[in-house]
Amino acid sequence: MSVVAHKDDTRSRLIAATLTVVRREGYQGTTTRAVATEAGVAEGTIYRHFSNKRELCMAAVAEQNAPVMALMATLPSRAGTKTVRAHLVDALSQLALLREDFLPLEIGILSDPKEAAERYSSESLATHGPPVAFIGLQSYLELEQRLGRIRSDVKAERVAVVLLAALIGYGLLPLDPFPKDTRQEVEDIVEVALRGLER
Amino acid sequence: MSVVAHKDDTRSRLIAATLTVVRREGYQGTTTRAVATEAGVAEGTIYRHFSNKRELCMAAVAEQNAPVMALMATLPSRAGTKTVRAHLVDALSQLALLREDFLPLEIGILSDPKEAAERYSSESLATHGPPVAFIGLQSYLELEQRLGRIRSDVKAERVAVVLLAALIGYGLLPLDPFPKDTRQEVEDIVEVALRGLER
Amino acid sequence: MSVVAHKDDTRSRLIAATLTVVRREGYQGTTTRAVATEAGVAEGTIYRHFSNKRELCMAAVAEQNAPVMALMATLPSRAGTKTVRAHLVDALSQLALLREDFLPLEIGILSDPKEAAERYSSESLATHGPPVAFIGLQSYLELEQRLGRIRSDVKAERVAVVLLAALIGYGLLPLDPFPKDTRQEVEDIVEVALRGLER
Amino acid sequence: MSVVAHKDDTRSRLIAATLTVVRREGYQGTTTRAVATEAGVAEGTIYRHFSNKRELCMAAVAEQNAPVMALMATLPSRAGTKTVRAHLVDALSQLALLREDFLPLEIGILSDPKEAAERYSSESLATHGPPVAFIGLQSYLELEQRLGRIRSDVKAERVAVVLLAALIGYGLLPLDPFPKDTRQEVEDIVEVALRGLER
DNA sequence: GATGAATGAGGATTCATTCAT
DNA sequence: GATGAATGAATCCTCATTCAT
Repeated sequence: MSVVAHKDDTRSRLIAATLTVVRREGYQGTTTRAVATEAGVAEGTIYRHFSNKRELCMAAVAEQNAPVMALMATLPSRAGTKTVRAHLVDALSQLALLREDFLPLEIGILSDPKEAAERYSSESLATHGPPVAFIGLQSYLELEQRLGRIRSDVKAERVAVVLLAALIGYGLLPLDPFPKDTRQEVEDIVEVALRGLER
Repeated sequence: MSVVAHKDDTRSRLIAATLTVVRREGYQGTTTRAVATEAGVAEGTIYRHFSNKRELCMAAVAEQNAPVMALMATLPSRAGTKTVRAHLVDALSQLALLREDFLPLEIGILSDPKEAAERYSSESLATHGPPVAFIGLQSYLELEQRLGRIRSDVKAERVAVVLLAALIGYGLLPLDPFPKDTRQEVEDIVEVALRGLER
Repeated sequence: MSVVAHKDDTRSRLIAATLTVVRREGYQGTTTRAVATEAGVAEGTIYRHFSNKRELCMAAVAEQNAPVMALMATLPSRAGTKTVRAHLVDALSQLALLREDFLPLEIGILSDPKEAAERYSSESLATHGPPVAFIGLQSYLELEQRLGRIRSDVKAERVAVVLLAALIGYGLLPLDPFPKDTRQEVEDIVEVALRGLER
Repeated sequence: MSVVAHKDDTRSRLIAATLTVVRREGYQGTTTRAVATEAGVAEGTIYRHFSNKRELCMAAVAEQNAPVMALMATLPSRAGTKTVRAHLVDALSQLALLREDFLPLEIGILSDPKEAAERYSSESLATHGPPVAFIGLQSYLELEQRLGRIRSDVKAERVAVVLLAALIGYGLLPLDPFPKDTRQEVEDIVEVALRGLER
């Protein structure tokens, strides 16, 4: 029976608490006090593990992103199997789930233009969501192009950006007349991207 | 010639100042003090023209949106002329310009879940950006479908959402490796949406 | 048909508006804006008639007090008629009615110790409520003492103060278990003051 | 010996500072800044101990009231001893001392009609000044009535209210010609209440 | 006299961060 | 490592008062 919790226990609890509070209150509505209360620790304890609120939130995002990003990284390896449509729907669906946690935080950070400028610096390319997803998607599409399963006269890079942009943009369009159904949303994006509008 | 500005003058200066400050500092970073200073008026003056900071910012967005929204409303009337591609590139380019002012505010507001829930209530559907743009785009696409200039086996509504989502999502992807070039960005979106990936 | 209202019309309306707003919002809750709105004039107009908010309120109190004070001034002339009890009940009832308008304002002014110190300066003794009421009451009691209708071995001055204090103090005791009934309240005060507790 | 005070110490200092400032400036004139300065702490510190200015002031009053209220609660147990006059003079004298701290706050709170309505809700009956004093006084008078030391043909409840009202009302009658002498004031009230005016 | 836009000092309250224990 | 009281700058907003028209 250990009296003292594992070293990372407090840190984990803080990250979990951060995600809970951000989901509930939004990034701006998230106070260090609320996070500490939710985690069941003192406010000062946060600063034992993170240098400031920003770092705490960044860590929370990274934590949340990790598993899906790992999945995105393996996407290229599945090129040539099943159908392109199936893979895209699958990948975007995963990312859409992530978006719910990711977007409020990302938005909170990006709403400060100075932060936005520093965001996605090259060093963090490997850990943060969109860049990793972007690279996985781009590589996958390039491979499918080489396999001749999709058109080659468009740059995979461009397509990957458009797909991700559409997915993220959806999260900012909480319009009444629009479907809240994530499945529908992803299928719409893939349908448009695959088939195009031209006859 | 008076030293003190006319009422409408002060209001206009406040709106202009708001846009300047929001662009520079983001919504959360925008303080009433900064807006007042930028406008060259006393802080209290803001509250003679707007009931609070939120209303001030809403008004600033609406002001900025108005001309482009008016343009979007006439888009359907241009169905059948020129090319679909030209019209889409044109419309999205206009909206992309708007996005610079619109997004920081939208983001600031949406980062509060309570605000987000109230956003785009039916009464404001007619005045706020995305909904108006959406309706214009949807109507335009439907008309082009009837004219047989684009495929009819996809719902125009879905396509319109995807286009707007992609445009807005781009604004949230200020990734270093990605093009900041708005023209390129819009062309990418239109290219993907028109041609599709399938061979 | 006069296009321009009487000179005092605005002033009267301001005083009436002040009483209305003070009754509704309390003294601290009374803003010059609310008074101006209630009176149907511009805010700046207040300062054409009163040098500041304090003077406006003072004038409102005086206005309200006037008729009852006039009545109190004639109280001594009624000594010897009817019963002492009847006169006291009558006088205190009138003052109790006044209290509802008088107390919120008086309280608002007295809640600033510096104001309280200046209040009831000798020069205003003739116009303000309590002093006038006090003198009327004291004179009345002295006359009744001379007429032998009440005990003479207590100073009329002291009794007058006690009666007024009890009346005013009641207004500050909005306790649930206590009677809100003004008639009951006045009768209680008079009963205690007339009969005393001793057997 | 630490530079930083203990928790209870800070709280006590805040309450003491509040009483000082309220006495000097009145309730409305009391600013959180002034209290913090007087207490020698930062303004934000107030909010670690009290949820808002109102609660701070309520706590200050309660603190101040406590000892006298405890005394009032034991008044009934002294029925039958000494003289009724002595007990009443004693009790009212104590309450008069309290009034200096109690009245400015009570006044400040009551001058907002909404606050006034909520004041003395049943839950606070046991802790706030007037109600506790009232019950003590009423019980005492009832016991003395049963002991036959004062008249029984008046309701003790009514007499208690009149006594308290007179005491509180006195505090609102800072008239120049009236005695500031608390002893005199209390004796006047008791004299009138005990002996009555009737011959 | 009347207007009402403008003023600007000041208010209560919040909250990320520090640091002595 | 953990605590949590203390900090104090900063925020949005109020409102009595002024003054050019």
